[in-house]
Amino acid sequence: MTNSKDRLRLWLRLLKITRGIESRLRDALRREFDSTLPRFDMMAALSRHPEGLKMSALSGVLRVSNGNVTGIVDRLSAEGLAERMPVPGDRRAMMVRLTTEGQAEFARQAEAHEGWVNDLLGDFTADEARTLATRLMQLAEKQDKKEMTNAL
Amino acid sequence: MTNSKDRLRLWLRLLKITRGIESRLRDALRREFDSTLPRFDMMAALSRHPEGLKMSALSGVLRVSNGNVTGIVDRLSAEGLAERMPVPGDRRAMMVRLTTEGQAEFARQAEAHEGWVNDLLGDFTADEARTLATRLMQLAEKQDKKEMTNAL
DNA sequence: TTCATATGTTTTATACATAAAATATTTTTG
DNA sequence: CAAAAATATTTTATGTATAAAACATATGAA
Repeated sequence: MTNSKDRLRLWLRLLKITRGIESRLRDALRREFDSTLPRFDMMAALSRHPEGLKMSALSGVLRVSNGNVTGIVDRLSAEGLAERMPVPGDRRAMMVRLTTEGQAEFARQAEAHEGWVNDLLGDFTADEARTLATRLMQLAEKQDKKEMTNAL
Repeated sequence: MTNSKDRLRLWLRLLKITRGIESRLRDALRREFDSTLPRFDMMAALSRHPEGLKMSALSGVLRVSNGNVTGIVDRLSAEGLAERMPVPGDRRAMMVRLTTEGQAEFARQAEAHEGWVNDLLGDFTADEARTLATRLMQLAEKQDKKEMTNAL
């Protein structure tokens, strides 16, 4: 009972902190690059897979719905930052990858993004950041394990 | 440089954890109460102000745009959970408050919500939760202070 | 008073976000 | 092989989200 209140308070703080940081990052992306966080996330995922990703794989990596991926890819493509390529041997599927221009644009944005995050989390020492990141990873793993159990 | 990578990693983990928890809470709200997180958040804010809040105050408390508040209040009202009341002496403004039914419904949802959060963060001891919550509050305060400075 | 300005809310346009239905293609199976 | 099932994507309907414009009302100063 008391315990659950402590965890609830922790959750509300986590939410407040991450929403605050997200909102500043969103504003910065918009201001500096006329872009958005979902687009940045997608370009980050694509930049980690230069050969491209299928729409469904992209949906899995980003953990967003298929329909959502369709729209974001549409908009990135309209701006020449990404492109759909047919998949040889499967006419249902589409491979998405960054264009050369998209790669260059993402490199610029990623550098700025790292700087913004460094500023926003500057209150943490590098050591503290590592410790906390490790602790959060443990939590994430426990959650994923629980997920699997529930799925049975 | 190295430091910024550590803070970036911490940020990505924070984001992953909170998005994961948010998504489970959203699923549970939908499944158990056919509702959403924004609606729950708004009802929580209103339940803390039984006398009601003006639309603009609600927008400030929830940190979402005016237009967004309009839509969520519309939907809660359509279901009889909230209602708009005129503000005596200012015909521009509207006071929003939970109906009696809304209060009862929120009480049910809040209890379930606390249990879900307790489960999802069960990996933290109550002690650890308190310590981390305190640390995060410090960070939030530093951020708010920086915000004010930038606003000058 | 009256007009400029400020305040409070809604509307509009656009971008995510989901779930579920629709479409197209492949694979499996009887 | 043909029908059924599975897979990959898009479309549709709905609900957030923002910024900016529109609207209504209040308040201030000349």
